[in-house]
Amino acid sequence: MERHIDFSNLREHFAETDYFSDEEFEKFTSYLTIKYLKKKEYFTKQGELCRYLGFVNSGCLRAFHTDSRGDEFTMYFAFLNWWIGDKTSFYSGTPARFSIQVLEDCEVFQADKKRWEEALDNIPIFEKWYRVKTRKSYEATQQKIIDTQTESAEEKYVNLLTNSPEIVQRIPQHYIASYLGIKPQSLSRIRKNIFKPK
Amino acid sequence: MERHIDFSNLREHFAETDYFSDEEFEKFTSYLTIKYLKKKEYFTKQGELCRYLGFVNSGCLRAFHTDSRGDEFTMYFAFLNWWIGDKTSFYSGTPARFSIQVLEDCEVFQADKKRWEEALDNIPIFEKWYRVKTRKSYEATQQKIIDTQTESAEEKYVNLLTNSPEIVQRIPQHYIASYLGIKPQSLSRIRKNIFKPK
DNA sequence: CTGTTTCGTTCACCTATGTTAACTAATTAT
DNA sequence: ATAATTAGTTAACATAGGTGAACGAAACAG
Repeated sequence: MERHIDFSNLREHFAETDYFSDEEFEKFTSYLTIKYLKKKEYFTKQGELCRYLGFVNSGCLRAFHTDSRGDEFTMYFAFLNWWIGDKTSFYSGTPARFSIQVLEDCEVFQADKKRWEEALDNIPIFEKWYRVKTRKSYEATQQKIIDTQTESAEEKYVNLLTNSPEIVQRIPQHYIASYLGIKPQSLSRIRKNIFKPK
Repeated sequence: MERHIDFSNLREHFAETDYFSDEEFEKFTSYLTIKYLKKKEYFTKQGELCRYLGFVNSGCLRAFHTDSRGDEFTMYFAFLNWWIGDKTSFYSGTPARFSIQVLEDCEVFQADKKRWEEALDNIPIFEKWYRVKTRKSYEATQQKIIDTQTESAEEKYVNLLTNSPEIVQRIPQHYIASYLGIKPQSLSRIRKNIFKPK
């Protein structure tokens, strides 16, 4: 049924760091299913089990935590070539600590835990890739803690403008505010400062 | 020379999650050296290469980032059974993003990159342990980002009192303030609120 | 195409934390 | 033991970001 899926983005994504033979790559894709998600749908819902890890082949999503006051904090935006899911929930079977919601209609390649682990067991190059990926995610998250603590909201926004123009261009401002850890009104105020300084 | 090191803490630490045979455990310890560090000395210095990963067998340390204004932010305190080091620097050879300084005289079991990777290659159970460890570190760091963003300084301190009494008891307050992301004066104010509320 | 919802902006006011500085208590070095 | 340093507290004032409300502009749904 789902023959002829175009896995070229994923192919290139792996090629950036590792050499997968055609056989290894095809073996890996055989563990994946494709999922189409419309704007506002959820890939993962906070509080529920996260059954899948996924690769974003098109569209975009945001991962956000809703706290006890009902305020949302956006942890990341996921575009082409991003991996999504709450690994803690996926591996430990605990409730997901955040939701992942579609901002632009998506194609996602996904695998459930059984298949993901089969792939890890049966494709050593994938296992190796994943090990390094996990380490880099850890490092990036640690860096994010440093940035979160040492930068003002205005600095964070200015850095976003230069380092992540794709976010600024594609993502509505109130989500960007939530990504920066501030309210939309505060982001408006900051933008006013930046763009009309005198 | 360094015969008869007592590795029992490390032995129990591994036993919490994995079964290491005596042979496997002894093989692992053969990759380690012991390092004694006095108060105020550094295990890792921000900006320099982090050459070792280490296991804290006694004493305690703090890992902290110093930002461009000279302000310090404490990322974690490490007590008995904690692993320390900046993995990003250790693996990538980049300058360490934070320092790790001794708060109470320490014994640390450590390995440099060559030995660490030999141990990973030669002791599958250690490799397995480490893989899970890395994942859990990632998960904990992600949770810390959520907490950082969604809790006020007072909430963070109250949580510390109940969840990490060891930190509150052993660590000087100005370091705790830096761990919470606030100034010592602000922590004093918060403590006054909490302890003499009326 | 039109009514309705969502988004972004602005404003006045509020609150948590930062800043500077002074003072005391505790710790460390001589 | 004493001097010097470091740690913790308090207070007055400053500032970044939050809150609630109002309004026009976009986006969306029927």
